[in-house]
Amino acid sequence: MDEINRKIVNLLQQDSSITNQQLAEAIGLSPASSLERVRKLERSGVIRGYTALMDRRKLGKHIKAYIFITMRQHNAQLMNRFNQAVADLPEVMECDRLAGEKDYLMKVVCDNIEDFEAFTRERLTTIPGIDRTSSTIVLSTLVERSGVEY
Amino acid sequence: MDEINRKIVNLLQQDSSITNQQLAEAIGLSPASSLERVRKLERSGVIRGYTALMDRRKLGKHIKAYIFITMRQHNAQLMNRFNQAVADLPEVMECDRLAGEKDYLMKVVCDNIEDFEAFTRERLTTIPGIDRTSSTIVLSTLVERSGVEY
DNA sequence: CTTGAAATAACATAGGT
DNA sequence: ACCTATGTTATTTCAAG
Repeated sequence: MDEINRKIVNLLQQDSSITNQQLAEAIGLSPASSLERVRKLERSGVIRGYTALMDRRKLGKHIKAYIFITMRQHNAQLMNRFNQAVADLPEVMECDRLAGEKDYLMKVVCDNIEDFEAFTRERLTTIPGIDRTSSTIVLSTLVERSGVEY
Repeated sequence: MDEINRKIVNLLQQDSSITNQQLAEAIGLSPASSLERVRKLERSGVIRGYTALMDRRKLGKHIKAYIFITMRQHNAQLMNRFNQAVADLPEVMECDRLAGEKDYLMKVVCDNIEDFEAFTRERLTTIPGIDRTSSTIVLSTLVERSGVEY
């Protein structure tokens, strides 16, 4: 991972639709070498994939919220079941296990507040092992970056 | 936004590196029509852009954390300054204004715990108007989705 | 890593249903 | 809106240095 790969990573995070020729010019290498480096980054798993970023509001997803989750117990079986159940909820964009009092934090996106309420009541809090949840609605987003600076 | 556009949105979120021919086949249209729909989604802002997803650990970013922020006062000037300051912090991946007791929640990524400590002490809590912050380190990630289901 | 060449494939556009 | 057809451009692979 030298300076040229850093540039590749940053440029492809900014805009992965650039042509290999543009990328090659930007990093100061030939198109052949540029492509070889990109392929190597893909094969090594540094680049996990390519995605199109959508405007969630234009897709009708007007509610973004964070939900803290505390488990009743912390045994492996309940945690595994929870893990599985959360992976099957399409509203969950992100779910992290935390170091601290609360066990998990998840970021959720829904069409509207009614759907959000139905989601938490019918599909989230029905997962076995959950003690309590605490939801916070997002009012506005100041920063939303697609990639890390490298 | 018909059923075909839904498919396009979902497919491009899954993998934006597919060729237009593959996309056309998957949605059941000719390559020309497929491309025209994609361009229209781009122009209308439904598709905000294209990005490469990176493995943050392989880029040396080992710490992910959430930080709650409470402001001393809630006047417009302080909020604007905060907004500007946060946008200039590359460690901040996401920052949302919340409805509730805490004012903001930000997701941060750093190389290691020392950098995280330095970040909070030297560059975050020095922003004017912040009353207090509360950090939670992420232990592991259960779900991390790049796009919404549509 | 570079250049250059050749094969393949994608893109953009035009004209027609 | 969609399709087919066409010229242009980009990508990919390979060889040689």
